[in-house]
Amino acid sequence: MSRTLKNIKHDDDLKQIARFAKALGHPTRLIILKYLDNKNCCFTGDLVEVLPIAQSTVSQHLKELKEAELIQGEVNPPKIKYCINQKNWEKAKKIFCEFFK
Amino acid sequence: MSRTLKNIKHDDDLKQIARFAKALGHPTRLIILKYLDNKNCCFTGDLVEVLPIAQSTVSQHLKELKEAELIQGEVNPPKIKYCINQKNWEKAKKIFCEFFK
DNA sequence: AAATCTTATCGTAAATTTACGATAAACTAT
DNA sequence: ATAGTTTATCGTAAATTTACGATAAGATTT
Repeated sequence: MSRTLKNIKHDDDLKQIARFAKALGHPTRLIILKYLDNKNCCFTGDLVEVLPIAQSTVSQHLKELKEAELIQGEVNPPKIKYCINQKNWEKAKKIFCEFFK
Repeated sequence: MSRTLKNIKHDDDLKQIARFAKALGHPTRLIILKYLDNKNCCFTGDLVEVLPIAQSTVSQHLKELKEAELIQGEVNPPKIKYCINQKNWEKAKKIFCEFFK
């Protein structure tokens, strides 16, 4: 594959898009993001009440969204308050729109 | 989870977004889509030349993009000409922009 | 100190994904 | 007919994902 400096930068972009897209690639995670977007913030338990899956599975999906940096968790013992990571949310929006041109 | 008619429709949307996002969730597939977008159309062999992975793996990625209906293949023996599925490409664009609001 | 609450993590199983080489299928050219 | 070209599919292995129940960790309340 051709490897100009331009292409390498482009590759990095594509990797970032793929990383975001992968995180968005499960219905449950989209529901979580929509929920967070509506309610602004919520606790894990709020999602567990609303989703038809086990608590541990919800926690796992939250972890993936956190690792993709699309959400962030703030410790508020014994609860953890999750919110959308606005900075990266905007970045995702931008990067996707750009990708689709 | 609450299940009004509205929510069920919404769920379908989310499933469709997840389906598209999953297909976009690998750098190689993004490169393929970008390539197709630039060149309009191409043969499998063109991609194999350009990508640092085996022919069978390229074919597998093409299959996934085809199954997500983001591309389509037209037999042109013994080659197969791939193009972006414009209808669904537009749908993806729309659906993603809507999701990000 | 003990019980309770909330959520992450562990262990595990099943399914899916990613990658490869080898082979088959389908058509063209010699 | 034979050889060559192109690309899908098969078989397989390793890694990752998805889901669950059980348990641990961390803090509060009793």
